[in-house]
Amino acid sequence: MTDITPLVRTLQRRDVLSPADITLIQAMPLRVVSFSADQEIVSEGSRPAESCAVLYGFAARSQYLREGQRQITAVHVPGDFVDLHSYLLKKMDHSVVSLGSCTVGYVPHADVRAVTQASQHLARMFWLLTVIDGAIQRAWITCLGRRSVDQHLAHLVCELYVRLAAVGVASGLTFDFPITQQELGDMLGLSTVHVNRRLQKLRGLGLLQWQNSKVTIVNFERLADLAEFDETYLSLHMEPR
Amino acid sequence: MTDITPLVRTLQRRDVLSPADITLIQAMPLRVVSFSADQEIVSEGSRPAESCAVLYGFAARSQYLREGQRQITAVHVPGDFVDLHSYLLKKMDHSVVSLGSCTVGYVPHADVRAVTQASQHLARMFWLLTVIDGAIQRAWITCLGRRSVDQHLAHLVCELYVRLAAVGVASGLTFDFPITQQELGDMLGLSTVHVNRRLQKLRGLGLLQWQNSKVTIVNFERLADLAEFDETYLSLHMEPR
DNA sequence: CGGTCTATTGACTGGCGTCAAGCACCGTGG
DNA sequence: CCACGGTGCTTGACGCCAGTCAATAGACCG
Repeated sequence: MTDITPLVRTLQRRDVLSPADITLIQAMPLRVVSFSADQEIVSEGSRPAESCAVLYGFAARSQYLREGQRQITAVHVPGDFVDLHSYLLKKMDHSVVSLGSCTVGYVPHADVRAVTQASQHLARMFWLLTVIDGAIQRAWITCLGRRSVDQHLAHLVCELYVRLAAVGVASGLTFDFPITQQELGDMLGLSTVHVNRRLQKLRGLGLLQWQNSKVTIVNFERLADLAEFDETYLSLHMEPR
Repeated sequence: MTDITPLVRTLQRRDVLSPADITLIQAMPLRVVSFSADQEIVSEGSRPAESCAVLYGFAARSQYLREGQRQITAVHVPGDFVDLHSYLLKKMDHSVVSLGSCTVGYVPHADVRAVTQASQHLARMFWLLTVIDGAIQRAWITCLGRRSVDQHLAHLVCELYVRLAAVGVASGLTFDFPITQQELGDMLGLSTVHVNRRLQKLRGLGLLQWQNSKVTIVNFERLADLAEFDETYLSLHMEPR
């Protein structure tokens, strides 16, 4: 996947785009770059002149503490305009890194601006994408603060599945998720050892399988019930915006 | 405080506003409502036709789980356009509640739209506000996932102090923060009992005082160092946006 | 003065981190 | 072909941090 199609699809899940708007997006110049696992896509502290969107694979936002500890604050799937933030924030408060091999497209800020000036609707749609990011982050905060580890893990799997299915990157109830248990710990705020034990528990309960970077949900209903997962916050419905 | 001045000040901390832009903001119709402690300002699941901004006091975003557990995912101070999100998200994924007594101004979505259509710059500034919210939420995720409880508490106090000072609602190193230890626990993802013990520890270390809803930072440098607090993510600097 | 809400304290339990060792898989090179 | 090292997964032992339960104290209020 080396063009902007995934982003168009992501937008079209939330509202109808006019042909003119689609053309505007497709006309954005795209610097396509592929990364292998665990590479830096955008650096914390930098002042990027471009924003990037995920075209293939997974990216994550990552923050680091003094003692080398790391927290992953978001995971991004194909079609996510990950780094739209830097267009307005100017200076990065976090890094964007690859999870497994990942292809992204960089768009100059000047072109982001041109598109938003050419189309009020696309301006709102880009804004919407960052606001949905915020909703996902709120869900993560609640997971970290008040859900049990089992619920948190289940919630993460449900969320990823629904987001991937929405952009057509899931087959049945299975999806690829090429990350290590250490990275999973950095998402959940847990040690690697504990991630391992909890994964075994969920597997043991017959809720999911997780082998060779492939996640399979055995019973979505039960998993969602355990997680108290409600997909409303993903705004995956058509609505005039 | 019953007019939109705090919001203007918040914006002006990030970029220069033209006189025309200031007039546009001040012309927005404002339905001012005051709340006592712990009232619902916007309800989870609702579809608001207005967005609200905090004019006086504190508001919080709040999510609830089945067993009655609650997580506060954000705290908002005067000048924050809290619920700009609902303009694009349409359906609330969380509630907005008052922390202590609080005055907010509701602005119809139609007027938000009118302002953003009248001024490209204000459109970007409003967008910026939601993106800064996202940056704060990322910091909270990292606090919850990877900071110790002491660091988390210290980080929260540093963040609140800097945000309040930025809008001129702090006197010296002291600020009002009218919340219970239970609410504090709902921010930090902790039990009330544990919040109490940790507060005592920070007081004992001579880093801060917290009495009768008044927080005083004894030594900001040491507190910030403990918390690994870096205010970059608050975007409190002038920059053309 | 009793009633309610909040802060505080103690005792006990359990979840999660740390340390350490062993195992499985894979690509490399002798 | 097999030895080897690297990386990631798995398991056990042990200790501490934080939750729960319960009781007390203090503050505010009708």
